[in-house]
Amino acid sequence: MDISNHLNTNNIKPSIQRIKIFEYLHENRNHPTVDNIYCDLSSDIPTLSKTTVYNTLKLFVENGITSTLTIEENEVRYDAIMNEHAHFKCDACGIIYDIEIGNIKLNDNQLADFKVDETNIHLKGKCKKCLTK
Amino acid sequence: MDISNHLNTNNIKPSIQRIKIFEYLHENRNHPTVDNIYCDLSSDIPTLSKTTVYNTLKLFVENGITSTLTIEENEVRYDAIMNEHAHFKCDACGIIYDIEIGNIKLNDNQLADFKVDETNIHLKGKCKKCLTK
DNA sequence: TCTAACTTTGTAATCATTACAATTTTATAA
DNA sequence: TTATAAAATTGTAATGATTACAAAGTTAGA
Repeated sequence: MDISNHLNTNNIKPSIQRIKIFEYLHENRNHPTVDNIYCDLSSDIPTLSKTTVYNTLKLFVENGITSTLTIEENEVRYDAIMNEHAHFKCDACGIIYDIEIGNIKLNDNQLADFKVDETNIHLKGKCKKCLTK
Repeated sequence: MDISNHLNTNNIKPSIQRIKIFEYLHENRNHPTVDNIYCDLSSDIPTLSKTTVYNTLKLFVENGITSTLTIEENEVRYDAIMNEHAHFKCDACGIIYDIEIGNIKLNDNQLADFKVDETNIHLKGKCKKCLTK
């Protein structure tokens, strides 16, 4: 994937910071927090500022190449996978899994009155690995 | 509804503060924030502390008579309706609607591996009122 | 090369939430 | 009723994520 090009086509000038942050999101599919991103990239870009991480992620979200998810209150996570999918968080191990939901139907007649632009689904429970322990 | 009794049956001793806060949640189905609750009840209970609101809501959630919803990051809202339902937030007017979802099926085969305890669904878009403006 | 626009950075401010200790209230037993 | 212990409430201070902002650095075009 040519990240520089991907940013350009989405009206984002590709700086080193922006490229590295997007690259990180693209490679680390574990829904990192701002702090995860900042800490992990600091060794790579020693001058990196946390403000830049915030600014950059905000820019990515505004331009539609990143989405946010809030499963636990007061911890926002970021995701560069933009096709619609649900998330499952295991209460035991804390891992957040992506769940494909090709055929979800919320065909309640109430919804006829609404224009739905965004659907967020997150589940909680126990994952297989933790259940068999 | 006998709130005092409802609290008792859920192992919560009914103090004045707890009764008023639950009553508020029960009457105001607009998914209030801590601040909403605190401000609106302050005239009623002049000595009320915001810490008490936090403590009380935490207690309610732990004892299963209130649930939380986080649609916008960094604003937690509370809901005393405990049957499973989705939420729809209108981007234009900000109102959060309850959506009944009796027959939701997330029957993706991936989910076979998980034990789902909690399902959170929130939608965003425009409501009918705002669409017709 | 010069200049203007844009980015990044660090610090300070903000705001929701939590910790904690002191005070008040409630429940129980003498 | 009174004394006492446990529980609840309160206010203030601390925490931690996020944002505001101004200064410094970088980029692109004339």
